Amino acid sequence: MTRALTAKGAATRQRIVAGAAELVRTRGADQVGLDDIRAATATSKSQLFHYFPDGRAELLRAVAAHEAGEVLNDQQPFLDELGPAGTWKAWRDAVVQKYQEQGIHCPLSALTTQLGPADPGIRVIVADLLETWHTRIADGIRRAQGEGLAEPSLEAEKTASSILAAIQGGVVMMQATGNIEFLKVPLDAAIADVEPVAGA
Amino acid sequence: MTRALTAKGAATRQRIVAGAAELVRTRGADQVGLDDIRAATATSKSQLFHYFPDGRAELLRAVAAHEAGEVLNDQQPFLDELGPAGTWKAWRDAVVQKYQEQGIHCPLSALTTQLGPADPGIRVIVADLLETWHTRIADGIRRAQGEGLAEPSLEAEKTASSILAAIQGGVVMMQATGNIEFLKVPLDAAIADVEPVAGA
DNA sequence: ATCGGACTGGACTGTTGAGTCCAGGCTTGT
DNA sequence: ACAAGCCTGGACTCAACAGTCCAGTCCGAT
Repeated sequence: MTRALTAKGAATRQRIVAGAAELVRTRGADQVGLDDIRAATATSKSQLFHYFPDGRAELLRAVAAHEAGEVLNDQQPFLDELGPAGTWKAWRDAVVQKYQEQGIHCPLSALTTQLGPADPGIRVIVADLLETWHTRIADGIRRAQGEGLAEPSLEAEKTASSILAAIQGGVVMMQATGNIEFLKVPLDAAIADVEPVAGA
Repeated sequence: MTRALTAKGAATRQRIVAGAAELVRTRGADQVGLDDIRAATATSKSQLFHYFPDGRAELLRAVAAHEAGEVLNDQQPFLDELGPAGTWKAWRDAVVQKYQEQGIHCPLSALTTQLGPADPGIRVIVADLLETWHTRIADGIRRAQGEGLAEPSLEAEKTASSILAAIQGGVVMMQATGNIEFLKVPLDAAIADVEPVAGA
């Protein structure tokens, strides 16, 4: 990374990334040009290239990293608690509500499918996110097992994969159909083994 | 649609769509220009606009429709059989193998996430596909119930949603991580209620 | 055979958008 | 105070690419 970054510079850089992320989220990566970002963040072309010498590609990688961080940040409090009865339901509700608010706009699928294939760097960021996310869920499952709230025979890693896939798949289907049930139903089914509370 | 289409014309049009679909699948929609399609299909600019007067957008809609048809075509034989013991496993294996071969390239997620947000016409195509797919799976679940191979209390529609979400989510995660286990495991878990055979 | 219309080739236009450049303003350490 | 160098503005270049245009060729019906 570039060293020598004053407080002002860091703030500007941050403003650019946040603004660009917002645009990418709502419009899709290929619908966002440097001029759009420039306008939305009250910056100039030279600033964009000052902070991201490799241009658009580097900026989008920063956006991906930013969005990946946000995904975990949003869920952090819930993920840490996962285990005891009720915590899974609370987390589920938070996830559902989040995507309901965002509507069509998913920071991840936008980046994965749009830029992932073309940019290995972004794929790595997404893969890291998924791995971390997966680990947190698996940890929660083990805690549930420790408290006798889930079958000891349950394989934490595999169950975590199912839960995570239910979310990813549910979001994809929700984006295409506009129906949030396609997220709720699979997610409820996936967590049924650790939180036997059906949500209608 | 354009009327008056001779056999030759129809063949050319078909060649364009198939060639464009191939490119979109492998490179991603935003990485495919009309000139690429022109070169790959041995056609000229004027032919593209002759068959798709609305240009790139119309051509991509045709590609989306084509790909959606392919997804169902590939699975048609398996979907029709779903119900009896062993049919779910066979279908699962076909799906897994298909995506293993395709690797990163999923015709659907490419179109949904890349073009869906910008083009409502494409979202409709994808939504229709998902609905049809969902219905076929639900039908299979009801047949399994009819033969006493699945719990009568199982809600076919909801279970079908879970299975479909497992596929969609599994594919997304596989694309990001390159690990096909993220498709196999959730899908096996999702069909466990109708085909209690674990695949490792 | 010949006329209308489907079909094709390829040059041309106009725009969009990434990346460059340089001149000047502002911060920071000494 | 005063350099060194971080920071900013905005005009400029250049390539890529969607879409246009027209001069044709080929096919089918009469």
